[in-house]
Amino acid sequence: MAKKTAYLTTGRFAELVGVSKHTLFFYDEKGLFKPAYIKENGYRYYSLKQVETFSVISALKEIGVPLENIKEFLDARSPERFSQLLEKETDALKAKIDRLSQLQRAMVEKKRVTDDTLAGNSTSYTIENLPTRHMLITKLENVLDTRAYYQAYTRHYDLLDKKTSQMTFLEGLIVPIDEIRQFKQGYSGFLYTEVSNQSDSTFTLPGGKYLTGFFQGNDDAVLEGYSLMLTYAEKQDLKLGCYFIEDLALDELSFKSYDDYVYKLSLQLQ
Amino acid sequence: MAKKTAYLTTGRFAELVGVSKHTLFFYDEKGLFKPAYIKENGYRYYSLKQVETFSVISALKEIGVPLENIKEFLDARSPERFSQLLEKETDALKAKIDRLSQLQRAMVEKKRVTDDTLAGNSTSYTIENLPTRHMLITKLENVLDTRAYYQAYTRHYDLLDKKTSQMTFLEGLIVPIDEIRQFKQGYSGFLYTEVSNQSDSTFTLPGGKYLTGFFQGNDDAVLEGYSLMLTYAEKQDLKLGCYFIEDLALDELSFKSYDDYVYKLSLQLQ
DNA sequence: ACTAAAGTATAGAGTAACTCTATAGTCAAG
DNA sequence: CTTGACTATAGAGTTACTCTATACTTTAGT
Repeated sequence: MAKKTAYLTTGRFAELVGVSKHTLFFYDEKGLFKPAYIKENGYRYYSLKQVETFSVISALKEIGVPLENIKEFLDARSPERFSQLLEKETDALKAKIDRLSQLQRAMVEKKRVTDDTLAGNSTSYTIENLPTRHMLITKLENVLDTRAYYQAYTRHYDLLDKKTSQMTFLEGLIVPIDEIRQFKQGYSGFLYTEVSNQSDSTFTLPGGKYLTGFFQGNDDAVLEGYSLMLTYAEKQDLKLGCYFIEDLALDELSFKSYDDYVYKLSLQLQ
Repeated sequence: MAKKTAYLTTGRFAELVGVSKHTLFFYDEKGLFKPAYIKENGYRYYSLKQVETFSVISALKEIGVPLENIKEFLDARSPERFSQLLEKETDALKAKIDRLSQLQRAMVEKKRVTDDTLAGNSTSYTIENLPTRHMLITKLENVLDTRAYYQAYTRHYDLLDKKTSQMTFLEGLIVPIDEIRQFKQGYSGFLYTEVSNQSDSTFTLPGGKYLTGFFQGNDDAVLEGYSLMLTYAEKQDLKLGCYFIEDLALDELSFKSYDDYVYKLSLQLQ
């Protein structure tokens, strides 16, 4: 009654489970997964029963468990240990999936910004209706002071690390309009990183109408942009809100030179 | 107006972005990511502006884009190409997340079966209410014939490959009760793999009451199990349905020896 | 101003989980 | 009985690093 004990050669088994012959040689050598039977001439023969075992090994590997760990488990396997392993690894897998989903959202958002910039760059100013956003912010005393900028930046990153492991490529500067009006040697503002969920440590930027414009060039071009937009808004008799938002819309990922960078300024309206 | 151009040493930049110094050396060497400035003594200095660039490179790497490909993109970067890259890679990432989610479901299911078996193994027969299931099935002429088994098995795998890329560790045998009753040299049945969604090529196993029992040992023990359960059911005057379901509940992942394997038999009731 | 600790550099070896190549033995079909 | 398709082993190459050794530089404290 030798049920289910048909033997397969290395090549055939490899094909069936979707790996290369070499992988099976390698697993055999490592003591991770051995053929059911080895002929006198050294030929390996695998049984059909081994397919499911291999599938699980393969799945564990695919979700990132090192072969070494899989081997350790197999060397001391038991139903209880197997259950524990599955529990531990499904938890780890959940964390991994969450992380990848976060990256996915960040990438979709980055693409949206890039596409919007390509579409809107050539036109002049437009008025957009922006949604309410929640952000982690860090005070920056003087945007034009290198050292202050660096310190604020590192503080901001520390904050991000502590508050959230959320991935985001979306970050920029919030500048009170009065800071631009009273500009002398510099101006203060806030570094911001948008986060999806509100908390007591987040700042809420109200949604509503914003005057937006794109400015290409270095930092000086952006500084000029602030003034140009203010002048334009006043000419048009627009009622202003409190903040300017400065976002880097096209950066080193789109251009090699800093002088090609495109910044988006959004001026809050009432 | 040297805004945002604070320089960081290799170690500090590495710490800020969460990688090792060596990784930055390596990326520099590969031409993938270079410091903004190199001093005469060879010391590397990175600018804060490079943090976001690095984050994106890092994210692309994390989702599985080879550094080689990232470099190729960077060497010919443009806003349009960047947008295309993001589109392509978010699609690939979506597929990856789907695949991992599938593995996750399969692992949770495998754990459930393992735990259930540990809990139920010691008890005698129980009557369970099982849900309706959809499955892909392949006819197997004689379960006890090695060659037939092998052929059905490979056909079944081919079918799975074509019909679905769904990952599952759940598979077993469906055997018509009459085949067991009329057992002579062997019996026929169907290999099955459970799938989540119904289609015109799936078989639907009706839910309802099933008499279930666990049998530990080799194939002979299982064969005996079939008879034992039939006898038991008849003694209890249970009205039988059409099928036996044979599942391998604890396998090579739980035990080293084939003789410890635990099989679960489920006898359909009316 | 000097020294010790901490940081920076390069070169090269080691790692995981393979893939790929070369060389040689084996088997199955016509 | 030959030919082509398979099997085996050994060893080099790959990716994206990590780790070690050795030497130079900067910085913080005395």
